[in-house]
Amino acid sequence: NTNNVLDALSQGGLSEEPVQQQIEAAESGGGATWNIVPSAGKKIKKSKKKVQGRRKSAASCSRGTDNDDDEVGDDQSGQGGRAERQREHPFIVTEPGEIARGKKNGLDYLFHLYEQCAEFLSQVQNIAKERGEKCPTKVTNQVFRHAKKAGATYINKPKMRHYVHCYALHCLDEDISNAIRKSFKERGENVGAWRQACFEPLLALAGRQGWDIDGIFSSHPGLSIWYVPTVLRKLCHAQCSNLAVVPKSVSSFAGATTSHSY
Amino acid sequence: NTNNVLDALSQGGLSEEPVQQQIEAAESGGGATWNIVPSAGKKIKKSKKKVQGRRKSAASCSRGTDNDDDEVGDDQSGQGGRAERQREHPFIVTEPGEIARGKKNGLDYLFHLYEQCAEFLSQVQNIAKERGEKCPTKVTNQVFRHAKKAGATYINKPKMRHYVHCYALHCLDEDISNAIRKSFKERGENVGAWRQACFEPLLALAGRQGWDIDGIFSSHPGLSIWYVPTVLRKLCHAQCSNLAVVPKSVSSFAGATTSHSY
DNA sequence: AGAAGGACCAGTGGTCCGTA
DNA sequence: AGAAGGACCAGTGGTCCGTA
Repeated sequence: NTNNVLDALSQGGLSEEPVQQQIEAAESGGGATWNIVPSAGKKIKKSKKKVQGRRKSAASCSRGTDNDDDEVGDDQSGQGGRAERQREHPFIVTEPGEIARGKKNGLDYLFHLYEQCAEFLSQVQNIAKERGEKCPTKVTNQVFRHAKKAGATYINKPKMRHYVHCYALHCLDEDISNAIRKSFKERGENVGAWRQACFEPLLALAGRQGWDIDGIFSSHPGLSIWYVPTVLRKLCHAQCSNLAVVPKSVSSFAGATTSHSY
Repeated sequence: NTNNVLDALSQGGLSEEPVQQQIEAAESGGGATWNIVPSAGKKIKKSKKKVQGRRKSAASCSRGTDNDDDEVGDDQSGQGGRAERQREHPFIVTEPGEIARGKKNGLDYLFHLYEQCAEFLSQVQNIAKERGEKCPTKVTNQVFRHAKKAGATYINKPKMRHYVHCYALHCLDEDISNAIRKSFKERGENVGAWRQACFEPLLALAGRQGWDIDGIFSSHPGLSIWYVPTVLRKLCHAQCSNLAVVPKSVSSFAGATTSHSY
């Protein structure tokens, strides 16, 4: 029950941060412990956004065990008026199994976040089914909100979307993914460079499947819950059309979309 | 090519309204002709809403035949400054095969609109695939927009959503659907009463399938492209839970959600 | 400089309610 | 009164850019 509860809070203190049961549920059950927690807080948030309002009418129709579920948490707003949660430590390129040292997080931890999100989605789906509400099939805003309420404040949409294609490569060809991690670690590359490098083997893989990136995502159970990133979709389409049209945000690839290395 | 192009424009004039090729494509190919067109125009619209802007970047990546597709139409705004399209004639309860007379539309026509939407969705999907964009699986706002641009100005979201469950019953058990139409026509009931009556047999049907209304919709090809109406979902859940919680908008059913007639 | 994520924005699902 | 649908609204997908 309490084994790796502290995954999210191991190095770096902030132990007064309430640890939610929901995080335990979202933990996959492995044994690893990563260093995750950011530098000590010093900022005081002000807005506190009490929006979210408008409880759905007729919410009383479910009975028994499920009547709160979405209401967990509500804490992380200035408990003692002091420690406000800070940014996560930045990622560094680590090899499989390697724990990042210092104020850094490793890539095993990054991929672990995707699995936590899957578990949070599963919780949201269960709640929705109990209540007879529309049931999401993807990691939506609602899931991110649920994760946050459940205390997993280190999970957020921009981060997860940013690295989806890296996780995709990890799912679809772990050997290649691992090889790239090792090579980029050796070369001392930063996370951004590693992230960019994950596109190429994914594209090669997609090419072997008729460039059907949606099909590739939806066929893999761990991947099917993630939206296909726009950039990846565009790269696949550009490759398929053999046109060197590359969106601005991957312009470091520009001119190399046809057959050369990139 | 030109056989039932005028389905949408048969009785009621307004022949100066441009008939779009896209409508032809969206016609299912049957032979029936309904009376659809509203009373002659007299209102002048003012806003004209030229929004929609922001063409997606890198739109040039598709080649050949598809480069406009979303741009069709653009006409129906005060062509000669005169006839502005008016409301559709209201629906009346008709038996299968019966043509509504006077300034009315019949239920075969209503169901035909659902099939036109399916065809418009299919067109939107083809365009999206050609362009390598995200491909909708349901009748979304984008599809309604496409339908409107293609000249099918009589299709709109509130109307289609309003009668989805009636179409569902028509798809899932045409015999029962037809029987209700005949009976309600005989009794001289209005469309609202007929619409309400469509819930009950649908619920009975859902009960036989474990109240899995999402599963029922997604298993039927013509139905899977429609969102399950919120009211129907709530009714199924209430029945499943044997609780008499009925949303306000179907309160004419109130007190009858457990076992009695309704 | 490289990176994390709050917060914004255009377009969505949903449907109310002013209209005819 | 009964009904059609413009138009609004809360919450979405997507990601920029002020922040650290």
